[in-house]
Amino acid sequence: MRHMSIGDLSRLTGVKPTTIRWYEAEGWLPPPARTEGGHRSYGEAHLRRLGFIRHSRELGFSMADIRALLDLADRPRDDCSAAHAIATAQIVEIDARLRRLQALRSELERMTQGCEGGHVGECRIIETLADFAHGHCADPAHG
Amino acid sequence: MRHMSIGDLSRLTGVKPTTIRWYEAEGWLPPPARTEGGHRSYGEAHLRRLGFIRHSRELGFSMADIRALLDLADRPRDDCSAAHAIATAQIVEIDARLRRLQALRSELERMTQGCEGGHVGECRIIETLADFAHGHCADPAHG
DNA sequence: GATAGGACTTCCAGCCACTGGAGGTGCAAG
DNA sequence: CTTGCACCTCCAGTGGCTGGAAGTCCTATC
Repeated sequence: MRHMSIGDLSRLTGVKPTTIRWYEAEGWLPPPARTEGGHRSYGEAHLRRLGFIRHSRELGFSMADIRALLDLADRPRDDCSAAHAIATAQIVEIDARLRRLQALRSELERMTQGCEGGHVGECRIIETLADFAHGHCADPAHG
Repeated sequence: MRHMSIGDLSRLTGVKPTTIRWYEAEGWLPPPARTEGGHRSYGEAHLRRLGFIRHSRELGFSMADIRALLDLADRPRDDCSAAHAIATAQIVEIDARLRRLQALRSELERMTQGCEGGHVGECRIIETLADFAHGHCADPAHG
C-alpha cells in the first residue's frame, strides 16, 4: 500500500478522517500529497507518525506531551531522559486519578447500598448528594 | 447568614463566583434577588441546591445526570428507583474507567522499565509509542 | 464625608481535543 | 454512464467551565 487515501489511513490507525484532517490543520501531521482531484494521498511516514500520536493519546498523554515526545523521536541521538521524565509524570498523574476514582467509587457504593428503595423523600442517594457539607469536606483541597 | 453575596456562597461551597454565575445563566440555579446596586443576594435554598450540584459533580455525574437527580429531589413522593439506576450506571462507568486506567498504568510502567537510559534511538519508550500496531490492537473496540 | 481598594457587574473569547453538518466534488464498481 | 459512497472545505458546536476587560458597588478606614 504505497499511497493511501484518508479512509485507508483511518482504517489502519482507527483515527477518524475528520480527526486526521484536524491533526493536519493544527500541524500535528504534515500536509500530504494530493491526487489530481484534490484528495489527500498518504505514505508510510504519515502512517507511522499518526500511529505514534494515536498510541500516545491512548496512553493518556496530552498533545503538549506528544509534541515533546515527537520532537524527541525526531532526534535519535539525544539523551532519552526527557522521555523518561514525561512518562514517569504520566504514571504519577494516572495514580492520582486512580486514587480519586476509587474514592468516588466507594462513596457511590456506600450511597447506593444505603438506599433500600421507596420514596425519594427517604432515599439515601438523594440525601447524600444534598449533604453539601460532606461534599465540601471531601474536597481534595481539604485533606 | 440570611442573605449571602456570591463571594459568601463561593466560600461556603467551594464553587467559584464565575462558575456560580455560569450555573445561573445555564439554568442550573434560579436567579437570586439583587441588592439595590445590582449585586446577587442568595438564600438557604440556593446554598442547598448549589451544594447538591457540587457534590454530584465531585462524584463524577454529568450535568445531564444532575438534571435528572435534581428533578427527583424536587419530587419526594416519587419512587427512588430512578436515582438508584443513575447511581448504579455511574458505578459501572467508573469501573470501566478504573480498568482502563489500570491497563494504561501497566503499559506505561512496562514502557519506562524497558528503558535503561541512553540515546533516544534505542529508547524503549519512544519505540513503544511508535509501535502503532500495538496501540491499534489495544483499542477497546478490538477486544 | 472622602477615598482606597476589593468585590461585584456584564459581555465575550478561550480552553482541550476533537466532532458533525452543510453543501459541493471525485472516483471506482457495475 | 450512472450510482452512490468517499472525499473536499468551511464553520459551528461539544462539556463544563475559566479568565480578561471595562466598568460599578460596597465597606473599611481616615
